Amino acid sequence: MDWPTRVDAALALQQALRTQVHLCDEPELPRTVAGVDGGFVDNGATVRAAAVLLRLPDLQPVAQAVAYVPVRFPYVPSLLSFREAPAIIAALEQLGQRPDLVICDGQGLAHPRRFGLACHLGVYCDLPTIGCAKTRLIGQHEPLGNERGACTALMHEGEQLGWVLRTRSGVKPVYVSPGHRVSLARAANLVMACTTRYRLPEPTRLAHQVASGKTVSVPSDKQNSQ
DNA sequence: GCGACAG
DNA sequence: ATCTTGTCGC
Repeated sequence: MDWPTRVDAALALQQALRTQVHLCDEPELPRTVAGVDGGFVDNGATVRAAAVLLRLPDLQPVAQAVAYVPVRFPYVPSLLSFREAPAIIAALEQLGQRPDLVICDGQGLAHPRRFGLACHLGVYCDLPTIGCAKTRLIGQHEPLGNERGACTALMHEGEQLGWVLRTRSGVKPVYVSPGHRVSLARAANLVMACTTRYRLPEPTRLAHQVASGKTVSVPSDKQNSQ
């Protein structure tokens, strides 16, 4: 499959693929989780995507991969997938094994057309995915408690699209929404299960470091790159 | 027409 | 996203 270069084609593709999203949980709990994220190099001309695989429930990193792909789409709010997904997919393919779950740095269902980056990656790769964004794209919500674990529904046009989740006491919350093959209810629980002492869950926190050019130590150093 | 707007 | 160190506070 190739990726659209124009906004109108991208919008049409989201409308077509949104029908493929399935929001039901897998029968088995995930035993591995991959965090993915994209960074930029070459003055923004190239996406450097990272995928870090962790074992559950201990969250130990077991593998990592990096991929470089030329940028082919401008940054347009709600069309982030077309900028980062190609590179993220390449990184996931080089991981050596398919993760049981993928956590993305961006929205899933909490998107104008209900098809954020996490949904796109999930449908494309046919993998369970969750979106965990640092800021809001759409939706409203009630104030939430100040303690770790506090959570409130993210609503939009009368329907719940995700959760606003406080992963650390006294720190800005994250915006969690299911991407594919994960239920709204379990999405927040899985993100909490992947979070330790930082605001972001370990999978995306580590993927962000790798995508930003930093180093992450993986015990059995089986990393790949391209 | 005026804001809002994942990374 | 990205340019960037130390510092204040729980």
